[in-house]
Amino acid sequence: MDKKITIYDLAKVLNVSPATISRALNDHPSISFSTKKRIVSYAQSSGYRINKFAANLSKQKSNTIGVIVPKLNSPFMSAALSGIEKIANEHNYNLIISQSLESEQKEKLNAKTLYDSGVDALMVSLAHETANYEHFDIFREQKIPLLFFDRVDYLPNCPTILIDNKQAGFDATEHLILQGCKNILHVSGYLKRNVYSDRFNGFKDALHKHKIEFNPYNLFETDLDPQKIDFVMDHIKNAKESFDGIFFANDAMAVACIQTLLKEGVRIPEDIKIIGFNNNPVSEIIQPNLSTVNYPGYELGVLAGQSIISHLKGNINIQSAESILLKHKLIVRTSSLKNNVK
Amino acid sequence: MDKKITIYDLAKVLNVSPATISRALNDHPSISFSTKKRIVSYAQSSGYRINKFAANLSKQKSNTIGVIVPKLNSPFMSAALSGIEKIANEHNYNLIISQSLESEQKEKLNAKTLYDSGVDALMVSLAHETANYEHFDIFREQKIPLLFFDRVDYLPNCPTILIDNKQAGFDATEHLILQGCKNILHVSGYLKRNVYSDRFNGFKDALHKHKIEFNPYNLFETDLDPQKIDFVMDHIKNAKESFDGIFFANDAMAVACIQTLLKEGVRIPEDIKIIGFNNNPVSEIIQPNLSTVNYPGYELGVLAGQSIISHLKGNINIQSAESILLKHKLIVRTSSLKNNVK
DNA sequence: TTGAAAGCGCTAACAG
DNA sequence: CTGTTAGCGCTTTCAA
Repeated sequence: MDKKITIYDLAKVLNVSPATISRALNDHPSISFSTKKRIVSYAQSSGYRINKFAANLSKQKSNTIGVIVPKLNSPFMSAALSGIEKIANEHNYNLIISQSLESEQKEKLNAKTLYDSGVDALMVSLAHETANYEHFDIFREQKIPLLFFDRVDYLPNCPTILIDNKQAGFDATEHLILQGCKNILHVSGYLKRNVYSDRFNGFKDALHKHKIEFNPYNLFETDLDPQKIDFVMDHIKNAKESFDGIFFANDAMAVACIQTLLKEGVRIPEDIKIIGFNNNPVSEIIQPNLSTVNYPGYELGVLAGQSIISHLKGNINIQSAESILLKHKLIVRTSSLKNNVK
Repeated sequence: MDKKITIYDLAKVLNVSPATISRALNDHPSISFSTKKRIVSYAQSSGYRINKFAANLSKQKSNTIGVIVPKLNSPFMSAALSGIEKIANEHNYNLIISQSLESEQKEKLNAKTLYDSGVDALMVSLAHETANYEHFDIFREQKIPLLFFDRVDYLPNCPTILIDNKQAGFDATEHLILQGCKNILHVSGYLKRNVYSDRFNGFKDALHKHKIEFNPYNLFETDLDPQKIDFVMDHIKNAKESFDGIFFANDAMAVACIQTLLKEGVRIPEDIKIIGFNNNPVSEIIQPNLSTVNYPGYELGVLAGQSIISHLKGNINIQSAESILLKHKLIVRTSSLKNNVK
């Protein structure tokens, strides 16, 4: 049991051709039930294991899906990956996961590697930096399904899966307005990325609808790293008119801000009302509980996985790029409430 | 540029043999600098991409590392995976990640799939359930490096990477004792798993050292799912002598408990002192801040990655299984303090 | 330094 | 229903 067993070994012992072995093991219809059974059971007992290198080479497919994410250790992303993995696993696909670490160059490199590795499909959530998409051309030329999730862009024939960030941004902002805020700051991520520009546009729309003027200082673009909360604080302190509401593009930043503000004696929500984004677990823990927008990461992963696998199995017409919008949900907690009921 | 280019195509154009192409592309020493350069540059410009299926088949290796984790969406695990991915990526290894979802059966299936996929090494963090290890035999027979991290067991010649859970459990417990606790409850995970039994043993040792009697009701075994906090609460309420300290095997559970206790008017740390485990981000957010033990997930991932890659590159003698113990650190915050300074 | 040729193990078209 | 026969594209031994 030391050297590896091949279908030729099985063929010799069972007195059939390697082709028959292969067919039996792959449950090919044109093999008689009895030989199939004989072969499968002997293969099992002998400890035979398929060599996927050979099978892949011959079939030119790998049953593998590649994934590129900016960073796999965030609550949102790990939930999404968990959903993707679950679906892939159920359909016997392997998942190769790689991180771009928000670098365009790394994203390109990872894309190349995954291409070379012969992934049957690629799922991408874009890095902050990424500005051009040539590294995906090769996939599209070879008709390898390509899907974007969360941080997306709209390339021809590439499905996208995400929430309606603009509407969500609108909802969050309007909520603050309805709670009485007149001078709202939006702390955004890099506006190059759809998710952040959409949220920002929703923000502006809400202001506009309620006839609140938008000034440049109502927007603060960041990399959303909570370590750098001081920049945000500076912006808040240096405001000509002090803000009475802040809409953060993610919860981590909002939480960091709440903690700093509280330390400085600012009352939340009395002095400043705050809403975040993502429904990160910490939003339910912090005092006051953080209002936020729920972004269903796990469900998104599941849907993304199902979508790509449908493509691979040919159930969906690959030409017709579909975009799936998941439902977001405004979650109102204490941090943004007008009449704070303790 | 539609059909894929092979080394034969390159060979024809450049008037050399496929073997030479292969060698040049792999930077083989016995190829003259000039032809190497000529070949590499033409390969680049022609858009040639290696077919790894063929290369893998020929070399019988894949430059791929398999990983099985119980669940990829926990702060600890996603941090560890992030570290593993970083190292793997830097060394041009792909990472196939799969989840056992705490099921032994799924773990077995995943192990089989990863074996069939020809991973060059396997890294595992065991499922709660897993009781036997036959599914790893095939890796050991084939001399495929196998490494356990965090949730480990000690198989011959299998390196393990984790913290000293027993010592950590001891430290956490002794801390509570030094803060004046006399009747401490330990809320544990499944004691079958090393990490939990070790923490429990540390717990008992600390009690013993300080001459505190251990009774069965001082231990409560759970699956650490914070949704099921009610079972813990019942145990707390039904105690003959009420507990004055609780040591949780993870922070998520501790946080859920704190929230419930506070709602019921129990004061923390005055009435009950609490310490958790993992240094989950929420531990710094909850009021009172949760004392805990830092378990460096990212660093663990990095080390695990480096270790396995050293093995693969032959820098380490595979026979000599090494075990790496990372440093843990007791983090004392408000939830366990005797003289609570607000 | 390069080339010829034999695999690596499986699949699939074609034939029977 | 089963066998024969070519590949799949790259690596590597052996020879030149």
